[in-house]
Amino acid sequence: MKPRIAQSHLTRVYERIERPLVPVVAQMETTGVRIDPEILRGQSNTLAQRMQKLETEIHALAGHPFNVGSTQQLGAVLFSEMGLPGGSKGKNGHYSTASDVLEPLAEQGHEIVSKVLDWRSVSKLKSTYTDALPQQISQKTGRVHTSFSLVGAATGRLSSTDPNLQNIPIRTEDGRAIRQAFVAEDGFTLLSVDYSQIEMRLAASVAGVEALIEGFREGLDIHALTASQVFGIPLKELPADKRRAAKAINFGIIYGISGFGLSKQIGISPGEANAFIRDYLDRFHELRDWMEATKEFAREHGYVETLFGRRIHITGIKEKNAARRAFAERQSINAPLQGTAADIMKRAMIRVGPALKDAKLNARLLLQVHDELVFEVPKKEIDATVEIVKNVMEGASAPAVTLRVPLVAEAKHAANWAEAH
DNA sequence: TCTCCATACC
DNA sequence: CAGGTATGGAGAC
Repeated sequence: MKPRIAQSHLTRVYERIERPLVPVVAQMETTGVRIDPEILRGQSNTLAQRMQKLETEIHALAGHPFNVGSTQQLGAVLFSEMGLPGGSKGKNGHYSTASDVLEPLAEQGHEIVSKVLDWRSVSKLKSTYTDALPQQISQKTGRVHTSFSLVGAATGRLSSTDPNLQNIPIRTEDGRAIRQAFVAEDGFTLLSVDYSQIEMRLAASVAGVEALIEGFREGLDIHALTASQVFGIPLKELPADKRRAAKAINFGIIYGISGFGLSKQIGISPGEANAFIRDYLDRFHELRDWMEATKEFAREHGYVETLFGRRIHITGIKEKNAARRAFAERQSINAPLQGTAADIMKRAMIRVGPALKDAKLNARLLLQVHDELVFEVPKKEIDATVEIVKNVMEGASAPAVTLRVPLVAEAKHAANWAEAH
Protein backbone atom coordinates (compact mmCIF):
# COMPACT_ATOMS: atom_id res chain seq x y z
CA MET A 1 0.00 0.00 0.00
CA LYS A 2 2.87 2.34 0.78
CA PRO A 3 3.64 3.43 -2.78
CA ARG A 4 -0.03 3.95 -3.47
CA ILE A 5 -0.35 6.09 -0.34
CA ALA A 6 2.66 8.11 -1.44
CA GLN A 7 1.36 8.53 -4.98
CA SER A 8 -1.88 9.91 -3.59
CA HIS A 9 0.03 12.34 -1.33
CA LEU A 10 -1.53 10.68 1.69
CA THR A 11 1.70 9.79 3.52
CA ARG A 12 1.30 12.61 6.03
CA VAL A 13 -2.37 11.84 6.70
CA TYR A 14 -1.49 8.19 7.18
CA GLU A 15 1.67 8.56 9.27
CA ARG A 16 0.71 11.62 11.29
CA ILE A 17 -2.99 10.97 11.84
CA GLU A 18 -4.30 7.48 11.06
CA ARG A 19 -1.40 5.32 12.27
CA PRO A 20 -0.78 7.11 15.59
CA LEU A 21 -4.53 7.12 16.25
CA VAL A 22 -4.71 3.32 16.25
CA PRO A 23 -3.23 2.76 19.76
CA VAL A 24 -5.32 5.63 21.13
CA VAL A 25 -8.54 4.08 19.86
CA ALA A 26 -7.43 0.61 20.96
CA GLN A 27 -6.94 1.93 24.50
CA MET A 28 -10.44 3.49 24.44
CA GLU A 29 -11.97 0.19 23.35
CA THR A 30 -10.05 -1.74 26.00
CA THR A 31 -10.91 0.68 28.79
CA GLY A 32 -14.64 0.71 28.03
CA VAL A 33 -17.24 2.75 29.87
CA ARG A 34 -19.08 1.95 33.09
CA ILE A 35 -22.82 1.49 32.65
CA ASP A 36 -25.20 0.98 35.57
CA PRO A 37 -27.57 -1.82 34.50
CA GLU A 38 -29.98 -1.14 37.38
CA ILE A 39 -30.77 2.33 36.08
CA LEU A 40 -31.50 0.92 32.63
CA ARG A 41 -33.61 -1.95 33.95
CA GLY A 42 -35.73 0.53 35.89
CA GLN A 43 -36.18 2.61 32.74
CA SER A 44 -37.04 -0.49 30.68
CA ASN A 45 -39.85 -1.31 33.09
CA THR A 46 -41.29 2.20 32.94
CA LEU A 47 -41.03 2.27 29.15
CA ALA A 48 -42.71 -1.16 28.88
CA GLN A 49 -45.70 0.08 30.87
CA ARG A 50 -46.02 3.19 28.73
CA MET A 51 -45.81 1.13 25.53
CA GLN A 52 -48.49 -1.25 26.80
CA LYS A 53 -50.87 1.60 27.67
CA LEU A 54 -50.31 3.36 24.32
CA GLU A 55 -50.80 0.10 22.45
CA THR A 56 -54.15 -0.56 24.14
CA GLU A 57 -55.31 2.97 23.33
CA ILE A 58 -54.15 2.70 19.71
CA HIS A 59 -55.97 -0.62 19.24
CA ALA A 60 -59.16 0.90 20.73
CA LEU A 61 -59.00 3.88 18.36
CA ALA A 62 -58.35 1.56 15.41
CA GLY A 63 -61.22 -0.73 16.41
CA HIS A 64 -59.06 -3.87 16.43
CA PRO A 65 -55.62 -5.08 17.50
CA PHE A 66 -52.70 -4.96 15.09
CA ASN A 67 -48.90 -4.73 15.22
CA VAL A 68 -48.14 -1.03 15.79
CA GLY A 69 -44.50 -1.73 14.95
CA SER A 70 -45.39 -2.91 11.46
CA THR A 71 -45.32 0.00 9.03
CA GLN A 72 -47.36 -2.08 6.60
CA GLN A 73 -50.16 -2.83 9.04
CA LEU A 74 -50.07 0.72 10.43
CA GLY A 75 -50.38 2.26 6.96
CA ALA A 76 -53.35 0.03 6.19
CA VAL A 77 -55.09 1.00 9.45
CA LEU A 78 -54.49 4.76 9.17
CA PHE A 79 -54.98 5.33 5.47
CA SER A 80 -57.16 2.47 4.15
CA GLU A 81 -59.41 1.72 7.13
CA MET A 82 -59.62 5.11 8.84
CA GLY A 83 -59.19 7.12 5.63
CA LEU A 84 -56.82 9.71 7.08
CA PRO A 85 -55.63 12.27 4.51
CA GLY A 86 -52.15 12.44 3.02
CA GLY A 87 -51.67 8.72 2.50
CA SER A 88 -49.68 8.01 -0.60
CA LYS A 89 -48.26 4.71 -1.68
CA GLY A 90 -44.60 4.44 -2.53
CA LYS A 91 -42.95 2.19 -5.07
CA ASN A 92 -43.41 -0.86 -2.85
CA GLY A 93 -47.20 -0.29 -2.86
CA HIS A 94 -47.22 0.55 0.85
CA TYR A 95 -48.24 3.77 2.55
CA SER A 96 -45.44 5.82 4.03
CA THR A 97 -45.75 6.16 7.79
CA ALA A 98 -42.55 8.20 8.22
CA SER A 99 -42.58 10.81 10.95
CA ASP A 100 -42.77 13.75 8.53
CA VAL A 101 -45.97 12.18 7.15
CA LEU A 102 -47.47 11.45 10.57
CA GLU A 103 -46.47 14.67 12.36
CA PRO A 104 -48.85 16.98 10.43
CA LEU A 105 -51.69 14.51 11.10
CA ALA A 106 -50.88 14.50 14.81
CA GLU A 107 -50.93 18.30 14.84
CA GLN A 108 -54.34 18.28 13.15
CA GLY A 109 -55.57 16.44 16.23
CA HIS A 110 -55.68 12.82 15.05
CA GLU A 111 -55.16 11.21 18.43
CA ILE A 112 -54.22 7.78 17.15
CA VAL A 113 -51.35 9.28 15.18
CA SER A 114 -49.84 11.17 18.12
CA LYS A 115 -50.08 7.99 20.16
CA VAL A 116 -48.31 6.03 17.42
CA LEU A 117 -45.50 8.60 17.35
CA ASP A 118 -45.22 8.41 21.15
CA TRP A 119 -45.20 4.60 20.95
CA ARG A 120 -42.43 4.66 18.36
CA SER A 121 -40.14 6.89 20.38
CA VAL A 122 -40.69 4.83 23.53
CA SER A 123 -40.19 1.60 21.59
CA LYS A 124 -36.92 2.83 20.04
CA LEU A 125 -35.50 3.87 23.41
CA LYS A 126 -36.42 0.56 24.99
CA SER A 127 -35.27 -1.86 22.29
CA THR A 128 -32.11 -0.07 21.17
CA TYR A 129 -30.87 1.31 24.47
CA THR A 130 -32.40 0.33 27.80
CA ASP A 131 -32.86 -3.35 26.82
CA ALA A 132 -29.75 -3.75 24.65
CA LEU A 133 -27.03 -1.94 26.61
CA PRO A 134 -27.11 -4.06 29.80
CA GLN A 135 -26.57 -7.16 27.63
CA GLN A 136 -23.37 -5.58 26.30
CA ILE A 137 -21.70 -5.30 29.70
CA SER A 138 -18.56 -7.45 29.73
CA GLN A 139 -18.49 -10.19 32.35
CA LYS A 140 -14.75 -9.68 32.61
CA THR A 141 -14.55 -5.93 33.12
CA GLY A 142 -18.08 -4.95 34.12
CA ARG A 143 -17.95 -2.25 31.47
CA VAL A 144 -19.21 -1.74 27.90
CA HIS A 145 -16.57 -1.91 25.18
CA THR A 146 -17.60 -0.44 21.84
CA SER A 147 -15.66 -0.96 18.65
CA PHE A 148 -14.52 2.15 16.78
CA SER A 149 -13.85 1.93 13.06
CA LEU A 150 -11.31 4.27 11.47
CA VAL A 151 -12.62 3.43 8.02
CA GLY A 152 -16.34 3.49 8.73
CA ALA A 153 -17.05 6.91 7.27
CA ALA A 154 -15.90 8.28 3.93
CA THR A 155 -15.21 11.72 5.40
CA GLY A 156 -12.68 10.45 7.97
CA ARG A 157 -15.03 10.41 10.91
CA LEU A 158 -14.90 7.42 13.22
CA SER A 159 -17.89 5.13 13.51
CA SER A 160 -18.92 3.05 16.50
CA THR A 161 -20.51 -0.42 16.56
CA ASP A 162 -21.41 -3.27 18.94
CA PRO A 163 -22.79 -1.23 20.53
CA ASN A 164 -22.89 2.12 18.80
CA LEU A 165 -22.04 4.56 21.59
CA GLN A 166 -22.08 7.54 19.23
CA ASN A 167 -25.87 7.67 19.01
CA ILE A 168 -26.92 7.57 22.64
CA PRO A 169 -30.05 9.78 22.93
CA ILE A 170 -29.88 13.38 24.18
CA ARG A 171 -32.57 15.34 22.31
CA THR A 172 -35.63 14.41 24.36
CA GLU A 173 -35.98 14.22 28.11
CA ASP A 174 -36.75 10.46 28.09
CA GLY A 175 -33.85 9.81 25.76
CA ARG A 176 -31.38 11.92 27.68
CA ALA A 177 -32.24 9.99 30.85
CA ILE A 178 -30.46 6.98 29.33
CA ARG A 179 -27.20 8.86 29.76
CA GLN A 180 -27.73 8.76 33.53
CA ALA A 181 -26.66 5.12 33.29
CA PHE A 182 -23.25 6.11 31.87
CA VAL A 183 -21.37 6.66 35.13
CA ALA A 184 -17.85 7.22 36.40
CA GLU A 185 -15.97 4.67 38.45
CA ASP A 186 -15.83 5.35 42.19
CA GLY A 187 -13.48 8.23 42.93
CA PHE A 188 -13.78 9.47 39.34
CA THR A 189 -15.98 11.91 37.47
CA LEU A 190 -17.09 11.97 33.82
CA LEU A 191 -15.76 14.85 31.77
CA SER A 192 -17.21 15.84 28.41
CA VAL A 193 -15.41 18.40 26.24
CA ASP A 194 -16.89 19.38 22.90
CA TYR A 195 -15.99 21.71 20.06
CA SER A 196 -18.37 24.62 19.71
CA GLN A 197 -19.70 24.85 16.12
CA ILE A 198 -16.50 23.51 14.62
CA GLU A 199 -17.84 22.94 11.09
CA MET A 200 -19.33 26.43 10.86
CA ARG A 201 -16.02 27.89 12.02
CA LEU A 202 -14.20 25.87 9.37
CA ALA A 203 -16.62 27.05 6.69
CA ALA A 204 -15.99 30.67 7.68
CA SER A 205 -12.24 30.08 7.68
CA VAL A 206 -11.74 28.07 4.48
CA ALA A 207 -14.14 30.24 2.49
CA GLY A 208 -12.71 33.42 3.99
CA VAL A 209 -16.07 34.89 4.99
CA GLU A 210 -14.91 38.13 6.57
CA ALA A 211 -18.17 38.94 8.38
CA LEU A 212 -18.36 35.48 9.98
CA ILE A 213 -14.65 35.38 10.81
CA GLU A 214 -15.03 38.65 12.66
CA GLY A 215 -18.09 37.32 14.47
CA PHE A 216 -16.25 34.20 15.65
CA ARG A 217 -13.22 36.25 16.71
CA GLU A 218 -15.47 38.44 18.83
CA GLY A 219 -17.20 35.46 20.36
CA LEU A 220 -20.64 36.46 19.08
CA ASP A 221 -23.74 34.27 18.76
CA ILE A 222 -23.12 33.28 15.15
CA HIS A 223 -26.71 32.28 14.30
CA ALA A 224 -28.02 35.58 15.64
CA LEU A 225 -25.30 37.43 13.73
CA THR A 226 -26.26 35.56 10.55
CA ALA A 227 -29.93 36.45 11.01
CA SER A 228 -29.11 40.07 11.71
CA GLN A 229 -26.99 40.38 8.57
CA VAL A 230 -29.17 38.36 6.20
CA PHE A 231 -32.49 39.89 7.30
CA GLY A 232 -31.09 43.34 8.02
CA ILE A 233 -32.36 43.50 11.60
CA PRO A 234 -30.29 44.94 14.48
CA LEU A 235 -29.00 42.22 16.82
CA LYS A 236 -30.92 43.39 19.87
CA GLU A 237 -34.25 43.53 18.02
CA LEU A 238 -33.92 40.04 16.57
CA PRO A 239 -37.01 37.81 16.94
CA ALA A 240 -36.40 34.18 17.92
CA ASP A 241 -37.89 32.76 14.70
CA LYS A 242 -35.43 34.71 12.56
CA ARG A 243 -32.52 33.33 14.57
CA ARG A 244 -33.98 29.82 14.15
CA ALA A 245 -34.25 30.28 10.39
CA ALA A 246 -30.67 31.55 10.21
CA LYS A 247 -29.45 28.58 12.25
CA ALA A 248 -31.17 26.23 9.79
CA ILE A 249 -29.49 27.98 6.86
CA ASN A 250 -26.11 27.78 8.56
CA PHE A 251 -26.58 24.03 8.95
CA GLY A 252 -27.82 23.87 5.38
CA ILE A 253 -24.60 25.47 4.17
CA ILE A 254 -22.55 22.81 5.94
CA TYR A 255 -24.67 20.11 4.31
CA GLY A 256 -24.38 21.62 0.83
CA ILE A 257 -27.65 23.46 0.80
CA SER A 258 -30.67 22.86 -1.43
CA GLY A 259 -33.77 25.03 -1.42
CA PHE A 260 -35.93 21.94 -1.22
CA GLY A 261 -34.11 20.52 1.79
CA LEU A 262 -34.14 23.81 3.66
CA SER A 263 -37.84 24.34 2.94
CA LYS A 264 -38.67 20.93 4.37
CA GLN A 265 -36.49 21.56 7.41
CA ILE A 266 -38.05 24.87 8.45
CA GLY A 267 -41.51 24.48 6.95
CA ILE A 268 -41.51 27.16 4.26
CA SER A 269 -42.02 26.91 0.50
CA PRO A 270 -39.05 25.97 -1.71
CA GLY A 271 -39.39 29.38 -3.35
CA GLU A 272 -39.03 31.18 -0.03
CA ALA A 273 -36.14 28.91 0.92
CA ASN A 274 -34.37 29.68 -2.34
CA ALA A 275 -34.80 33.39 -1.67
CA PHE A 276 -33.27 32.94 1.80
CA ILE A 277 -30.31 31.11 0.32
CA ARG A 278 -29.82 33.75 -2.37
CA ASP A 279 -29.83 36.56 0.23
CA TYR A 280 -27.48 34.56 2.44
CA LEU A 281 -24.97 33.91 -0.34
CA ASP A 282 -25.20 37.56 -1.44
CA ARG A 283 -24.34 38.69 2.07
CA PHE A 284 -21.61 36.04 2.53
CA HIS A 285 -20.47 36.05 -1.08
CA GLU A 286 -17.13 34.42 -0.25
CA LEU A 287 -19.05 31.28 0.63
CA ARG A 288 -20.69 31.17 -2.80
CA ASP A 289 -17.27 31.48 -4.47
CA TRP A 290 -15.81 28.75 -2.28
CA MET A 291 -18.72 26.40 -2.97
CA GLU A 292 -18.36 26.92 -6.73
CA ALA A 293 -14.60 26.41 -6.59
CA THR A 294 -15.01 23.25 -4.50
CA LYS A 295 -17.49 21.74 -6.95
CA GLU A 296 -15.15 22.60 -9.80
CA PHE A 297 -12.28 20.86 -7.99
CA ALA A 298 -14.43 17.77 -7.55
CA ARG A 299 -15.38 17.76 -11.26
CA GLU A 300 -11.73 18.05 -12.25
CA HIS A 301 -10.25 15.50 -9.83
CA GLY A 302 -13.10 13.22 -8.77
CA TYR A 303 -12.31 13.90 -5.12
CA VAL A 304 -12.15 16.75 -2.62
CA GLU A 305 -9.60 17.32 0.17
CA THR A 306 -9.58 18.33 3.81
CA LEU A 307 -7.19 21.03 5.03
CA PHE A 308 -4.83 18.22 6.08
CA GLY A 309 -4.89 16.55 2.67
CA ARG A 310 -7.29 13.70 3.32
CA ARG A 311 -9.12 12.81 0.13
CA ILE A 312 -12.81 12.03 -0.15
CA HIS A 313 -13.76 10.48 -3.48
CA ILE A 314 -16.90 11.84 -5.06
CA THR A 315 -18.80 9.74 -7.56
CA GLY A 316 -21.52 11.12 -9.77
CA ILE A 317 -20.25 14.68 -10.00
CA LYS A 318 -20.46 14.53 -13.81
CA GLU A 319 -23.79 12.68 -13.90
CA LYS A 320 -26.34 13.61 -16.57
CA ASN A 321 -29.07 12.87 -14.02
CA ALA A 322 -29.53 16.23 -12.26
CA ALA A 323 -30.62 14.80 -8.89
CA ARG A 324 -27.62 12.50 -8.65
CA ARG A 325 -25.27 15.26 -9.75
CA ALA A 326 -26.74 17.64 -7.16
CA PHE A 327 -26.21 14.97 -4.49
CA ALA A 328 -22.55 14.67 -5.47
CA GLU A 329 -22.21 18.46 -5.38
CA ARG A 330 -23.61 18.59 -1.84
CA GLN A 331 -21.17 15.88 -0.80
CA SER A 332 -18.32 17.94 -2.29
CA ILE A 333 -19.31 20.90 -0.13
CA ASN A 334 -19.88 18.93 3.06
CA ALA A 335 -16.95 16.51 2.92
CA PRO A 336 -14.08 19.03 3.31
CA LEU A 337 -15.82 20.59 6.33
CA GLN A 338 -16.88 17.39 8.07
CA GLY A 339 -13.56 15.77 7.15
CA THR A 340 -11.38 18.64 8.37
CA ALA A 341 -13.29 18.63 11.68
CA ALA A 342 -12.60 14.89 11.90
CA ASP A 343 -8.89 15.44 11.20
CA ILE A 344 -8.66 18.08 13.92
CA MET A 345 -10.42 15.86 16.44
CA LYS A 346 -8.09 12.96 15.61
CA ARG A 347 -5.04 15.19 16.13
CA ALA A 348 -6.44 16.23 19.51
CA MET A 349 -6.97 12.58 20.48
CA ILE A 350 -3.38 11.72 19.56
CA ARG A 351 -1.96 14.62 21.58
CA VAL A 352 -4.13 14.49 24.66
CA GLY A 353 -2.68 11.30 26.16
CA PRO A 354 0.95 12.51 26.20
CA ALA A 355 -0.15 15.97 27.41
CA LEU A 356 -1.94 14.43 30.39
CA LYS A 357 1.00 12.15 31.09
CA ASP A 358 3.45 15.07 31.10
CA ALA A 359 1.27 16.76 33.70
CA LYS A 360 1.15 13.53 35.74
CA LEU A 361 -2.60 13.30 35.34
CA ASN A 362 -4.51 10.03 35.19
CA ALA A 363 -7.60 10.74 33.11
CA ARG A 364 -8.69 8.01 30.68
CA LEU A 365 -10.18 8.77 27.31
CA LEU A 366 -13.36 6.70 26.92
CA LEU A 367 -15.42 7.91 23.98
CA GLN A 368 -15.34 10.15 20.92
CA VAL A 369 -18.64 11.42 19.52
CA HIS A 370 -17.43 13.38 16.46
CA ASP A 371 -17.05 16.77 18.14
CA GLU A 372 -16.92 15.55 21.75
CA LEU A 373 -14.43 13.62 23.89
CA VAL A 374 -15.54 11.86 27.07
CA PHE A 375 -13.03 11.14 29.84
CA GLU A 376 -13.07 9.43 33.22
CA VAL A 377 -11.09 11.68 35.56
CA PRO A 378 -9.90 11.20 39.17
CA LYS A 379 -12.02 13.69 41.11
CA LYS A 380 -9.03 15.55 42.54
CA GLU A 381 -7.53 16.08 39.08
CA ILE A 382 -10.56 17.56 37.37
CA ASP A 383 -9.50 21.22 37.16
CA ALA A 384 -6.03 20.48 35.83
CA THR A 385 -7.45 17.94 33.36
CA VAL A 386 -10.05 20.35 31.97
CA GLU A 387 -7.35 22.95 31.40
CA ILE A 388 -5.13 20.55 29.46
CA VAL A 389 -7.86 18.91 27.38
CA LYS A 390 -9.35 22.26 26.36
CA ASN A 391 -5.94 23.58 25.36
CA VAL A 392 -5.11 20.47 23.33
CA MET A 393 -8.45 20.53 21.51
CA GLU A 394 -8.39 24.27 20.82
CA GLY A 395 -4.84 24.02 19.50
CA ALA A 396 -5.22 20.82 17.52
CA SER A 397 -5.12 22.33 14.04
CA ALA A 398 -1.73 23.97 14.71
CA PRO A 399 0.93 24.08 13.52
CA ALA A 400 0.06 22.19 10.34
CA VAL A 401 -2.93 24.37 9.55
CA THR A 402 -3.56 27.97 10.57
CA LEU A 403 -7.22 28.84 10.82
CA ARG A 404 -8.60 32.34 10.56
CA VAL A 405 -11.01 31.70 13.44
CA PRO A 406 -10.46 30.45 16.99
CA LEU A 407 -11.51 26.90 17.89
CA VAL A 408 -13.43 26.80 21.14
CA ALA A 409 -13.91 23.73 23.34
CA GLU A 410 -16.44 23.65 26.17
CA ALA A 411 -16.09 21.35 29.19
CA LYS A 412 -18.57 19.99 31.68
CA HIS A 413 -18.20 17.27 34.31
CA ALA A 414 -20.55 15.28 36.54
CA ALA A 415 -21.12 11.83 37.98
CA ASN A 416 -22.95 10.73 34.83
CA TRP A 417 -23.10 11.57 31.11
CA ALA A 418 -26.57 13.15 31.32
CA GLU A 419 -25.31 15.87 33.64
CA ALA A 420 -21.86 16.12 32.08
CA HIS A 421 -22.97 17.10 28.58
C1' DT B 1 -29.96 -13.59 5.53
C1' DC B 2 -31.36 -9.67 3.33
C1' DT B 3 -33.95 -5.29 2.41
C1' DC B 4 -36.89 -1.73 3.89
C1' DC B 5 -38.49 1.47 7.12
C1' DA B 6 -38.08 4.23 10.94
C1' DT B 7 -35.24 6.64 14.16
C1' DA B 8 -31.05 7.41 17.41
C1' DC B 9 -26.66 10.63 17.16
C1' DC B 10 -23.18 14.63 15.22
C1' DC C 1 -34.55 16.47 -2.62
C1' DA C 2 -29.60 18.93 3.24
C1' DG C 3 -24.02 15.98 4.89
C1' DG C 4 -22.15 11.62 7.83
C1' DT C 5 -23.31 7.18 10.48
C1' DA C 6 -25.70 2.43 13.30
C1' DT C 7 -29.51 -0.48 15.05
C1' DG C 8 -33.91 -2.98 15.63
C1' DG C 9 -38.23 -4.93 13.94
C1' DA C 10 -41.08 -6.47 10.14
C1' DG C 11 -41.45 -9.10 6.34
C1' DA C 12 -39.74 -11.59 2.20
C1' DC C 13 -37.06 -15.31 0.71
